[in-house]
Amino acid sequence: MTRRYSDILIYGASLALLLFLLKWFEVKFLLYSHSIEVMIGAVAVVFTVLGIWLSSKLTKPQIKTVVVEKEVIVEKGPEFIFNESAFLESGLTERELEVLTSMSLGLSNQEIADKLHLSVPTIKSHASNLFEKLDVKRRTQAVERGKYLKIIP
Amino acid sequence: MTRRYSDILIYGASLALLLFLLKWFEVKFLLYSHSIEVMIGAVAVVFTVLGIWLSSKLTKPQIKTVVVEKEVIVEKGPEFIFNESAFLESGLTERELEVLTSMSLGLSNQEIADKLHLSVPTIKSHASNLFEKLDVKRRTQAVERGKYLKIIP
DNA sequence: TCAAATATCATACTTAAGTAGGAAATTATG
DNA sequence: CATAATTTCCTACTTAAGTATGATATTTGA
Repeated sequence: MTRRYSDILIYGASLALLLFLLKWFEVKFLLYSHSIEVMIGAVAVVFTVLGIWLSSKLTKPQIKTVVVEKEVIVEKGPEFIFNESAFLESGLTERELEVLTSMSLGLSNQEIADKLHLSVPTIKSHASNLFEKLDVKRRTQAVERGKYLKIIP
Repeated sequence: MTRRYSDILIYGASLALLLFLLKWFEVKFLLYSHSIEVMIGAVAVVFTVLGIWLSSKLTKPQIKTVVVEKEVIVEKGPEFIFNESAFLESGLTERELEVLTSMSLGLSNQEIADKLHLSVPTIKSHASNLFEKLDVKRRTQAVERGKYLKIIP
């Protein structure tokens, strides 16, 4: 904004200077040759250029590209969504899933038995069955598989 | 682009017309008053306005506000970011972390030993040490702990 | 209702996991 | 360079995990 005012001042000063020069030319040169047309033509050209220059200076700040970058960050939380179809496909029973879930918590067979009010052999039985259904050999693998299938958190 | 050329043509025509008019004024009016300064001033003003008009016409297509709405959807997936400080705090060694990582894959001690080209007793030794450091009793618990601490994927 | 699936528990066994204690080699680190 | 930490491996042992087989009760679906 301040530049615009300064430009106008420069333009005004240039105009004044040019008028002064023209006055001098008028007396010293033009009067002898009487070529007023040439004089007027020169003035026209000079002031056209000046006008273009002023205009460009005044309008330049308007020639700007406004780039609005809207960044929307969608946070895909690691929330657990039970995969019903994977559970059905696995062929696991509800009890087996309970045992598997307890296994994923790091519980021992004894602790799982206590938790579910069952005996250790029962847990072992469920464990063996679910291992075969998940096609794994160890409980750690079963937990990995269960998490991969999204049937346990 | 075509508009610019037509504008220049209009400007040229206007310039010719004005010069013609000026010539007429020069003979009919100016010679009597002898006010060449006024004449030149008028020409200056007219051509300045013309210059500004031309410039504005030429630059108008550039006065365009381009609003680019960039919608960046950053999917914050469940990607694993190793927690350096948690690893340091745990006091685990590099080897122990390797063993823990292999455990999380569901590998047995024998398989880990084969993978790392070590003996089973060595793996057991590392296992016992890392269990104590992580304050757990079983490998399944260790894996849980490791994932919680974000030192394994 | 009756067979099939599920769930429970048991015994006996094998294998893997984990503990304890020690020893030797390697690698950092002051 | 010497000490501490790490890594490696061992033997011997205990405990937990997992397998196999079978029995009994319950539930479920045709």
